[in-house]
Amino acid sequence: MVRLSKLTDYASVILAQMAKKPDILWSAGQVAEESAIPKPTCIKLLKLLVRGGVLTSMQGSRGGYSLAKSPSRIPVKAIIEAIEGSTAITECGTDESLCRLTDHCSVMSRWRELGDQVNHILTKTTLEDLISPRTLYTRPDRRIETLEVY
Amino acid sequence: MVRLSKLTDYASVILAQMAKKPDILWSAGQVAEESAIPKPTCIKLLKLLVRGGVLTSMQGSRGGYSLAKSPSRIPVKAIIEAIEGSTAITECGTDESLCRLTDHCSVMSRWRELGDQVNHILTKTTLEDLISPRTLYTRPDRRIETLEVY
DNA sequence: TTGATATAGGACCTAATCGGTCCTATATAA
DNA sequence: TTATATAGGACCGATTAGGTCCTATATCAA
Repeated sequence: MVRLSKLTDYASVILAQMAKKPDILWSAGQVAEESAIPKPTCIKLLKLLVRGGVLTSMQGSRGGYSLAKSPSRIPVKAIIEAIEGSTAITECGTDESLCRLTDHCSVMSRWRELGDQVNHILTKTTLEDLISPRTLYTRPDRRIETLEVY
Repeated sequence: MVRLSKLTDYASVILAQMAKKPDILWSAGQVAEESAIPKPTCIKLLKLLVRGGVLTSMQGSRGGYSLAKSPSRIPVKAIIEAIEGSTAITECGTDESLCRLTDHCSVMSRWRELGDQVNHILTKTTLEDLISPRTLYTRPDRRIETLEVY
């Protein structure tokens, strides 16, 4: 928990690379070469990112990939979910035998609230933040002032 | 990522159960019965929680387990780490070949900052919050007002 | 029209991790 | 001394992650 998979890490490197030249169409080979990530893995990641709406693609000769939106409009959450699937903190409901306990359910709803807080951070932070030379802490606009229900 | 393992989930149920009667020494069998978690798994979790400093134990006849501290002094982070190990967001350093890219390293430090923010939440939230009937959102003292470097 | 060059979408394999069980050693109290 | 409890492993099966490869399809250029 609270650990990025290696593939998500790779994906962020790829996206950071692509954000440098937002106007060109990147071929998978180009991306692989400049990011130093093995080409087959790179191809897989690019496909996942397209399916997740983070990238757009064009098939055929002279085809390639490019960012679907500007970096500031791509939340980190979208990147993680494109690669790893849902970021829900619990897989509640899989083991019904436990849910008979009122205790359990109370705990679960608290965990879910905690997950909401984490998701809040992952939604507020964007690809733009990831590639910025400034730290998240020094950006007043990125600080989370107060967490509310949302 | 950002998903509790089943075992951590179980552990929180166990701890919530034990917090109800903080003054008694719980045997593994007792805990298993009242939490509806299979005894062998329960025993494993109790041992991990002892090793993580969340519980204390007493061996021998009439031995058992009890909370090492009051619930308000047991951060959720301690529970998660006792069961799953470190909550560091990245396993940076395992693949040095990528770290030659300055880009990569910039991205990694941003991820780490993001991980810090998540850890901040996990440290602020305690077992007491998990077992409280009130939601995290309605507790002003639990709100995160501003995230700073720490 | 054809061929070269791309992505699309799978199947597939291996290695690591997770969830779960069991066994032996040790400590304590009656 | 014996019953009862935890300590600390080893161990295994199932799931997931990481990584590779193959075939189909779309596009452009000659």
